[in-house]
Amino acid sequence: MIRQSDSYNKILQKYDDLPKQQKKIADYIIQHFDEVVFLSITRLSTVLEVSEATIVRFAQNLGHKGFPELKKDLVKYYRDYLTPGERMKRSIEAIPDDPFNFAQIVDSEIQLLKSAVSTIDRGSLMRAVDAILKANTVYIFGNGGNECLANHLTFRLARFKLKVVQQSVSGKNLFEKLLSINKDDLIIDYHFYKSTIDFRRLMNVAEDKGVSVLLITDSILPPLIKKASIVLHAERGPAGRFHSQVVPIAINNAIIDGVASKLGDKAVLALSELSQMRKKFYYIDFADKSVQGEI
Amino acid sequence: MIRQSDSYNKILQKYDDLPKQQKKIADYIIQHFDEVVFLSITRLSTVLEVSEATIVRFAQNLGHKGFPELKKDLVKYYRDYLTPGERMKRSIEAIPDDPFNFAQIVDSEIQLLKSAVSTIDRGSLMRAVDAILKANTVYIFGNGGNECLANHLTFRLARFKLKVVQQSVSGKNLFEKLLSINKDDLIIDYHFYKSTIDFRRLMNVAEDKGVSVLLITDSILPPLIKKASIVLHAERGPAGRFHSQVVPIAINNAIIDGVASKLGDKAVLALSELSQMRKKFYYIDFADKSVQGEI
DNA sequence: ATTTAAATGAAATAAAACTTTCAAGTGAAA
DNA sequence: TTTCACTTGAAAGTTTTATTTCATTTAAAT
Repeated sequence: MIRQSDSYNKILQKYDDLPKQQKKIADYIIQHFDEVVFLSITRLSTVLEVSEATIVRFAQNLGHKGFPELKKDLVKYYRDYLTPGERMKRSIEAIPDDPFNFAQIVDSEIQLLKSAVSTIDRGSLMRAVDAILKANTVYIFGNGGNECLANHLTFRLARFKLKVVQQSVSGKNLFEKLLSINKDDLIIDYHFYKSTIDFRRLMNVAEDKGVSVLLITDSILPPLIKKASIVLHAERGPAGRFHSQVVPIAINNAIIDGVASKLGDKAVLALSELSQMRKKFYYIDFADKSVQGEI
Repeated sequence: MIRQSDSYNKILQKYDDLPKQQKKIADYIIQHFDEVVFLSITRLSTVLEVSEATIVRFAQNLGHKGFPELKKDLVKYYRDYLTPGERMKRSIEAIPDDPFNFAQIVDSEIQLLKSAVSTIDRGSLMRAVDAILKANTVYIFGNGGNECLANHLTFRLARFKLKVVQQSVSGKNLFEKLLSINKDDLIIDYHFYKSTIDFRRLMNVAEDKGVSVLLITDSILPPLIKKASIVLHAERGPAGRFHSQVVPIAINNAIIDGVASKLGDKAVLALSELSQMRKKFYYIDFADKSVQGEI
């Protein structure tokens, strides 16, 4: 986020020589740059639980006359460099067709995401979330390039204390895993492109046992999707360039959000241990309002 | 510039009833919103050539207690609408009744991606790709919520016939894995939020052995990043309640793209070989038509 | 032109934001 | 353990910022 700023470099340069409390100040400024530019020394002191005097000293150690001068410097940088929309536009126009231009990658991901919006309907998403919450155990399948998706969703759902099992196996092993699944469970499968033996085996077993299947796919071929209870379509963009997993990840996020909102307090409770730990560092009291950080 | 802000509407609403000097103030605020949020009443008075008293009255006419309150209001909307993170957060909170609106999720992911553009510079990306190609073996570390990222990159790089090993372990097991790494190798580590014992152990071992480390992180705290050879910053933003992995995935994509472009024909060769193999041994030709697998 | 109500700026006053002082605390070196 | 240099927060002091008062100006209504 912050790179070539004078203030940032100044902090980085002196960082190792700073005493404990002043490191704390440095950390906070670096992490919460865009908050600090609006804070008075009094509020900063309160938030950080560091005396105002020490903050002044910190500013002076960095070569400023005092805190207002430090803040002016931060504001200058903030205003000069941190307007993201414009910067991106400029950087895309600047170097056309450069494989090392991150802005270009991001731009193409954004196009993908935009075009994916219409492929997910509210109803399917809600049914997906309901199915997850209703299920005894959720078995999440995803192989090869989709293992990361299965892993992602498994990890997040497990944080809500749901019973989730990731199954990134294939062939005979898959068959074994399928044995223990029964009709109170839910199968989630990420499957793109076209049918495989494993996929059909999975769908057949699910059908036999009467297990619901939530399928996340970019395919709309009837034989593939017919047997699935719920289908979420994830467009992954034109073939040629390798397929991005950005859209499926966004779908995962939608599912996670939905589950969290349905769980309500229960989700919060499940996350409270983690939240406790992070509260200290992520809660800030800005504009007289407590703002919660990530859970 | 700012549309639906309360402060903006309040000004617009009262505008016609305002006396001359106060119209001048209103004009300036509307036109230079992003400056005013950083100005004291004294400076504003100087810039506008309007007395401080009149500025206070202006604030009071708008229903505020005084100038600081007006400014707080301006800052609030500045942050809500003009910084990507907050704007996104707001859009999620805006319709609390509908957590199943995929468009909203996508919008927030897009905001995140946009704001991430400026965090990755060309040079670091190129050095990252070079390091990967130069390395004997690439060890990719990522635990917990980051395992999916490690998995994603591992899978993709392996497809280019690179020697890649995913290491999603922690504690003592991590230490064992580290033993076999030597200085011709490259360590890639996904590490967010703040330092852990595992992370420090990893960095220390890397330092001792002289192994290069490519760190993908959202932290910019000196102790965390100082030992890394290459750092790619992945801003993950306050994405509602949990951190999205969309930006790190985009970074992975950038790396993969970069590696592919550097490999050139070799990448294509490796992929077509894979596709041949797959056809022969695994993939069933589903729609009576031989189709080459995805890259 | 005169009256009158509202608007304004200069100056006084109040309230913050900020800095310095100083005594106490901390931790490394002797 | 004692010393010493360094760091720290509380509190006092200073500066800056914000508000109110009040005399003057403006301009609309008579």
